[in-house]
Amino acid sequence: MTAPIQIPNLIAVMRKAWPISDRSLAKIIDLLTPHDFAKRQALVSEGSTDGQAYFIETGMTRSYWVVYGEEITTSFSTEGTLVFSMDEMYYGTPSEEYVEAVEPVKAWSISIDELRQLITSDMDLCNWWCIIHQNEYRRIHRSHKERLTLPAQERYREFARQFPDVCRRARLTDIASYLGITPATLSRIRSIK
Amino acid sequence: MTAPIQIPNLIAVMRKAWPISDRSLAKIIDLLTPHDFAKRQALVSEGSTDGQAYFIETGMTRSYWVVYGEEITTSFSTEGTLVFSMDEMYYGTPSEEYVEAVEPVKAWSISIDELRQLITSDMDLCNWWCIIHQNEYRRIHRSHKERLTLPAQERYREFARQFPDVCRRARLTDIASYLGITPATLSRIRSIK
DNA sequence: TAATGTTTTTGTCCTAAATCAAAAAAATCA
DNA sequence: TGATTTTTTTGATTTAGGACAAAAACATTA
Repeated sequence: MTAPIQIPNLIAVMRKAWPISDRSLAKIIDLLTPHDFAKRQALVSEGSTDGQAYFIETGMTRSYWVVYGEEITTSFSTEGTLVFSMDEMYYGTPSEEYVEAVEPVKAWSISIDELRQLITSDMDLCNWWCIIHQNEYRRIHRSHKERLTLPAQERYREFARQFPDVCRRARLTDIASYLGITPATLSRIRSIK
Repeated sequence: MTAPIQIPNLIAVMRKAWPISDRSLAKIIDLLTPHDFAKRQALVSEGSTDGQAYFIETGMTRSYWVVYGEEITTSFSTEGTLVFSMDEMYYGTPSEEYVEAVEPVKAWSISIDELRQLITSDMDLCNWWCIIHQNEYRRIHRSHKERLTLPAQERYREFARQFPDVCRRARLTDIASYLGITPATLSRIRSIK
């Protein structure tokens, strides 16, 4: 079962981060395999070491840890994002962070080994990779700041303001765990006004 | 006033992250200027747009935000670390995060513009840069997790375990703000056992 | 469309950590 | 070295958000 590949979409998103040459881009495109995931299906699950990274074409995923049986959402990824396990990518260890589809997802996979190989040898792709990191770093840095300075209610407001789309599409429970509050509290926050 | 440059130290630290060739390394070394900072002196202060990055040779710095008049420490940097403003480096905007010496510091500066230029054009340095980011990203990701899952006391213990050296050298107040708790609470935590 | 499972809402009570305040200890400096 | 400032400790009180529990709303599937 293959999704119709709309490579142009992907290219636009990648080039927004860094002006990658056609030649460099082709190196990645050539290695992509299309995938479909049903809602709730895992892209990266416990013990999975198949080492794939995924470009999301449609749908949304969430990445999460499981700590003492509790799921903690660390990020939501929508159209145009690259999702992969940091553990696998950087340290070659099995992923402690899992990823599942929150909606039906169409994505392209690429092997992490191949991706790493490309990034370390191609100037354009290396730079592109740096940018992706910068953005992720910034997101997490900011969310860190908000957690330290804002009470639950304003953290939610800020989240809703920054990611209105995700806020609409994600489950209350997942948003709550992302913000570090209980579903009950988030529900009360939402009900006020 | 110039510190005696002990480049070998710096080289070792940089090469630990990525096997940089002599040629690539020289490009950076050539651009370094030695600096001394007194305790409490600012490396990056409000409104500073001189756009310098600093390699710490000796001493320790802390990076922090000021939110509603409160200082929030975001990281401590010791020997071998590169300190710079994300805002200046990535977005060319004045830094919202400030850096001060917590101990007397010897450091080398390099202009952020020049550094950026090197990183985007030299394969080795680009890769090295990626690694630095990966490590920072990981630190922040982990600290994020701990804040969500651990109570104040265990967060402190984890911090003390991961950064025993920093824990000894930094002020209680700064550690408290890094962990997102009040100095009073941290003092109580420390006094237990 | 009934039946079952999942998510969200609402209620009550409770606790970890904040706030405020002031004393004690440590560091800095003249 | 004593005087002054800064940091840490300790105490009393308050509070935001957690824990637990059960009902209501919503989805999913047969």
